[in-house]
Amino acid sequence: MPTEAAGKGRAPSIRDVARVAGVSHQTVSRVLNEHPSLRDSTKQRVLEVMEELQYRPNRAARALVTARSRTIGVLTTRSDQYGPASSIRAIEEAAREAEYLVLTSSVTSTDRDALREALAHLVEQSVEGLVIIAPQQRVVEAISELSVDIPYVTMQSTGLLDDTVPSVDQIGGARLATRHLIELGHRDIYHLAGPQDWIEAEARMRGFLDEMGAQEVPTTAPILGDWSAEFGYYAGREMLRIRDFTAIFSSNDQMALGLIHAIHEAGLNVPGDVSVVGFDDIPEAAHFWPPLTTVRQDFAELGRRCIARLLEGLTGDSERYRGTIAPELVVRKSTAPPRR
Amino acid sequence: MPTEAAGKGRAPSIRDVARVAGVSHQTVSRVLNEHPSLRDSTKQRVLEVMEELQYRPNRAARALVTARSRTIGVLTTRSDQYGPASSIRAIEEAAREAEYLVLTSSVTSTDRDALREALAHLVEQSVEGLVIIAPQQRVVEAISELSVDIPYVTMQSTGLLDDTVPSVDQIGGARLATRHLIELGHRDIYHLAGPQDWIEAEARMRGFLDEMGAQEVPTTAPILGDWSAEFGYYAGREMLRIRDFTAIFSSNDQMALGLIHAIHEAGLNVPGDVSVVGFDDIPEAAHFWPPLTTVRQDFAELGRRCIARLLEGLTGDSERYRGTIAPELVVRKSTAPPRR
DNA sequence: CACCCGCATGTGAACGTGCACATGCTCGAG
DNA sequence: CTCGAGCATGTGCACGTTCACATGCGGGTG
Repeated sequence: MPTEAAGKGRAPSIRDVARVAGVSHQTVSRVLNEHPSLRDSTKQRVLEVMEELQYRPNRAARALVTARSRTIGVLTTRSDQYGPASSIRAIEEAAREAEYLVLTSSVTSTDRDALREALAHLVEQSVEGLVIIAPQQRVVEAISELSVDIPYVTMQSTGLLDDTVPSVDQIGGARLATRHLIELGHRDIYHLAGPQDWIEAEARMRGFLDEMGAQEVPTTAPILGDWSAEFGYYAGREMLRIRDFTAIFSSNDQMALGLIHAIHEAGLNVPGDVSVVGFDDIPEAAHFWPPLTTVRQDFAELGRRCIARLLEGLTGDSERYRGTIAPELVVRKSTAPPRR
Repeated sequence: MPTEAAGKGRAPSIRDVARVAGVSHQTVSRVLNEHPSLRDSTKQRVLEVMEELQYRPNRAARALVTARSRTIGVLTTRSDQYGPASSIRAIEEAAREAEYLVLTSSVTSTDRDALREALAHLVEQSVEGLVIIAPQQRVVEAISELSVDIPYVTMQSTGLLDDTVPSVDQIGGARLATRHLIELGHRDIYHLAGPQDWIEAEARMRGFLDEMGAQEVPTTAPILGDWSAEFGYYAGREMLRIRDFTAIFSSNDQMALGLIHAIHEAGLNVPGDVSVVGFDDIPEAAHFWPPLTTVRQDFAELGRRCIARLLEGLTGDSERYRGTIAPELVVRKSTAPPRR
């Protein structure tokens, strides 16, 4: 005499469902995978039994037999900052919609070993694809070093190399910011750039230099920062010892905040004495003092597109998200014509 | 005649390793699980073959047979903000160390349905434990509603309910901030609180009220905010229409930033006319203008302890992280004695 | 020398799912 | 009436790992 529902601690499987519904386990599997040739009544019955038994498909078993993990890895540094964090959130959402899982691996330092280790960790979880939010150059090196052959998408692209890769037009955004300063009448403009192995930082610097060149404004070498407000502050203090400029374009909002701090501390006024433009438009930027003129980029959209792009490559669909995402100049109170 | 290494596209399995090493698959498994009774020479040989074949254990197969996913879920709102984001990072790190995976599910809105859905998503991935960074009350409701029986740890606890749960002493921190203002001579102090269903927010409000009561300073009802700088700004504008206060204690740094913005905009001075204290000590706080006096809490440590606590429950070990994490008052320039 | 114990290793069966193939049934064309 | 096509479903195995149990072997004890 067979006991009804065995339930020996394990969760119900498709076989349990099949037994109760009076069908074969394969039929249950077909219901799960939405196989076309299934009688409606059968399908309904199976679904009811699933509900009744509180059946949940076993991801591990499925991954085992299909040899696909349906998991995407995100390799990130600075995941505690607004940009990366909001991209990650969007990535998660988009992935969930496509029934993919997201595994993030954050790394504190960006040295080669740390990146390699984080990457190895993701690879060991057999992720099917990779999104990189980190100094691209080094990570790409690490990928080839580990000789893993996983499709990846990087989040810091210029929008130049390959227009099939989703990207914000960083160069264009930087030119927007720079042009804004020039149009206000500034001629002595500094650029506080990000770390040079971030493609993002390089693109913004390039945009700055391009625009300065196009408008025939002479410029000095950009200062290389590390994205932090702390750095912006100390860089600002140094710069103010000479003070041969009337405006600064900072590669992100945090460094701009540090700059403004240094300027205020020196008894100067923003934008009266020095105009400052940032990049990113973090939610706080509107409430800096003065509210920051900056370039807004849509991190969430970027995250969504990255996933779309990655999944497209994974599944072979060719529904492309072409073209770059246009950033937008948000003029607030930290910029004004130079006093003179 | 058996072909040497089959390699039909699939990654090598323990059986492949076993064949090459001339042992049984079980012996390979024992190497993986560090079984005590293994001859050293055997172990070495197996390890060499693993290296040679680039063998990677298959997580899915393991999860299938052990019925354990070794995965922890994090349910979070506002994952793009500094506090949650840095906790998540620490959680990931700690989990990785314990060979656990972290799945985060961020949710934009905090209504019941969204939380329920995000929770269901995590449950479907068969997470073994849960860390909650969200309005606790509602999530707990959702958990019982879904009748899932998963151990969980919440990140916003007061440190009062149960001292086995890791937590920052929010009440103590709030009292520190409040006492600082009182000691400076302020008597008309407002509190801008967080959303009331965040235990964190409630605890800080409680700390504020407790301290005010203990020092016999009369107080008015706190204002309930939503954590955002935007809210702080508009709340500030409203408050300044009456202006019957000389200091404000904000429940987080972002709202404090908005407040300062409103105060500056009204032509007033911080801390000259109004002193402001924040909470969290986000990295930007030191570079606000004026640099913000705030209460620092160690989000990373909190994340680590949460995982320790969760794993302890999962594995039955009893190595406890007792006691609360003490927050620290960081006095900068946004507070001063009242002008009078 | 017979016995048993413990170490090092092997054997076979699960785990829950999907795939390839097989089966029976219905329906319409010739 | 026969036959093949296609639909709805079933059967058995494979995926990579661990678990329970079996096996052989060396050595200490009586």
